Amino acid sequence: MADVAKRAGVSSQTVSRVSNGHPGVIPATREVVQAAMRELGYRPNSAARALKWGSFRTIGVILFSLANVGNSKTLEGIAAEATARGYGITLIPVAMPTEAAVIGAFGRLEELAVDAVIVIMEIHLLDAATVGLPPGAPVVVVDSNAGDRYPVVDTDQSRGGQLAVEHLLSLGHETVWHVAGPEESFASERRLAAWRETLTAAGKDVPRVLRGDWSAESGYAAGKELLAEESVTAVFVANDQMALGLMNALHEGGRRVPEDVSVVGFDDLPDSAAYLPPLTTIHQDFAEVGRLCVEGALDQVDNGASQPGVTLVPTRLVVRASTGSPPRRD
Amino acid sequence: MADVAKRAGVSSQTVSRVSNGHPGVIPATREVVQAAMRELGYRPNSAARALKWGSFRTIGVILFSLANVGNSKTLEGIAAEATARGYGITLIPVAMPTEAAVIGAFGRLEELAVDAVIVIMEIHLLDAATVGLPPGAPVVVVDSNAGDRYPVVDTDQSRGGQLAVEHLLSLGHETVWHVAGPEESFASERRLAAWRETLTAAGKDVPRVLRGDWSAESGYAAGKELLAEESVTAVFVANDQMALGLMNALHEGGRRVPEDVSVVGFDDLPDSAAYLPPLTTIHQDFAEVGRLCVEGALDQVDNGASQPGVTLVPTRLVVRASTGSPPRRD
DNA sequence: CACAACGATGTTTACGTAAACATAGGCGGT
DNA sequence: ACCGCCTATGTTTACGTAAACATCGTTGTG
Repeated sequence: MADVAKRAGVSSQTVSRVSNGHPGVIPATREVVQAAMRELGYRPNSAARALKWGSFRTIGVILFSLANVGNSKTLEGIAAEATARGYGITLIPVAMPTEAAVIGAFGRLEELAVDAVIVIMEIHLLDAATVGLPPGAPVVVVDSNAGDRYPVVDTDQSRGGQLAVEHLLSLGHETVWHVAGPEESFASERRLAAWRETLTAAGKDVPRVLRGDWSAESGYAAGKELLAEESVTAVFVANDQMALGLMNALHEGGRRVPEDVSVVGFDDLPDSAAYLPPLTTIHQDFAEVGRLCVEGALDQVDNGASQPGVTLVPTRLVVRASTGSPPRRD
Repeated sequence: MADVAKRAGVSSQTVSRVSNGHPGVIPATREVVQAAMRELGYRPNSAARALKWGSFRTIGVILFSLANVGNSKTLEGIAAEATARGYGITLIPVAMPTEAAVIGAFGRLEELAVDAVIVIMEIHLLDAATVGLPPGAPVVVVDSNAGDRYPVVDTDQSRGGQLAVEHLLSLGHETVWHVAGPEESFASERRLAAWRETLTAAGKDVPRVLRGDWSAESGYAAGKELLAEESVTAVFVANDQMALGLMNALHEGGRRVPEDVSVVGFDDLPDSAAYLPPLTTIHQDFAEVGRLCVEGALDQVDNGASQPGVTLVPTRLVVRASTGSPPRRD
């Protein structure tokens, strides 16, 4: 900056004013300075700026994995909204979902250049690790049970599960089976609970729960298992990928979808419309989740106070070809 | 820091030494300082550190989209390697693949706190925008044609395409059809070129090219189109998702996979093993691509010089159940 | 025992920027 | 014409840290 000032024959303060677009600089001077900046290839040093401002205009995002579509899309939503607001995104990946790794990430975070933190914590671990969170730092959590301590943004898993089950019941199915995700997953547990409650509220039997790990392969295994159950006419699968595997297993076993068995998924992956048959599923708006995270985080940055509570993003049922009325009993 | 120094009864320099783990501090003093740091909740200010060091220990990543698995996994690989090396990741999303948006991202980059840049540019635009790249800044590009100006890391698309076609030819197929990705995609064009060259080298006919947009839906459309071609016995599809849609279309049209038509995909998505039938595909190692990007970028940071050139990550053929010998002609 | 050498700690300074304050012209109003 | 205010610009200072240098006490050695 000093070089620019010398070159333009002004003080460094004037350069600063020009570079920040502050008023009070005569156009002629401004142009001289800008010319000097161009010639010298001057770029403001953001470290120094951050030091002055006490702010980095950056949000840190802690997450376990980008392997699943939900996390990726949420991150994309966060990035888009943050960029629109002039904030940057710093990624803090946590390789292993162990408590030590999480605490390490929080620790690293404390010395990182971020004004707020968004934690995408899809599995049960946050509780053990929150001790490491810098108290008072703006934090927003996605998809967890920490709503009593931090602002939480999440898809409305319960309502989604309810929609799925009610859709199947309204088609006339006696009951609905469920292939759940892993027990460590908050989302999985909420979808499971919603399934059970909806069935119970409707006075239907609650079949035993099958478990998968979100992968299509585990859905295939669950499908194979279901083939042994003669009475199954409807299945609510906790995500689309497992639904894909399950439908393939049913097909191999000679059970037609939806004529013999109706299937509802969860997520509304882009591909699910191209499954065979196209999958009826619960749509969730990951981008909106990301957007709300940034909104909540920056709210805290501006207003200081952190307000615990849960913000739910609505889900909706997308009816395609994998659901229909149950087969008539002969 | 001054508060900690006062509290511990030492100078701020000693605090600095403790906080950086420098030698030359007697254990007793160290403990007093550490206690004071804990009590006051002291955290080093990374802006000031960056200002001192002239480095942020951060890598910027420019990308268009996280919607596709490849970008997400590459980013995950980048994040993992960067973290392992003590670097952070700053995300610079570019919403629209227009030249203006790209130039804007590069511009924003110049004032961002990064030591190096990795550009994940899967489509034809970089060429128009490179003017905006800060000259001399360490840059690594993924998946583009900029190998003459920047270090490029990419999956070995050509070899992958070759493997796919050779596998099908070795099974006895007369020729191999191809469903390509969008024309703007570098990866798509390379796979297409490899397909054509391999067929030509083997002295086979080169059928007309079908196009998709990577989505399963577009693969389904391509599949419907292929149903009109009686002679098709083998298809190399430019990615797994399109292969999924294509297989479903074939199935609907009464063409069995692999008995009537063999299908090879590209990517080896986690789900592809659970497709019906499990998909033969080309595996690519996104994590390794990400790792090499970081390696290349930090090499430049350390050694200064940028060495243009292309680093290719090997692909391998994963044979599953979607390929077999062509049907016998009667 | 004296002196050198070294280890532990303190003091000064600089990193690049921008807010706060200072200065110096010019312009309008009476 | 003079005063005061406002505008354009310059000067000082502080942000938090760590390198470089300075100081002081201690220990080992001839």
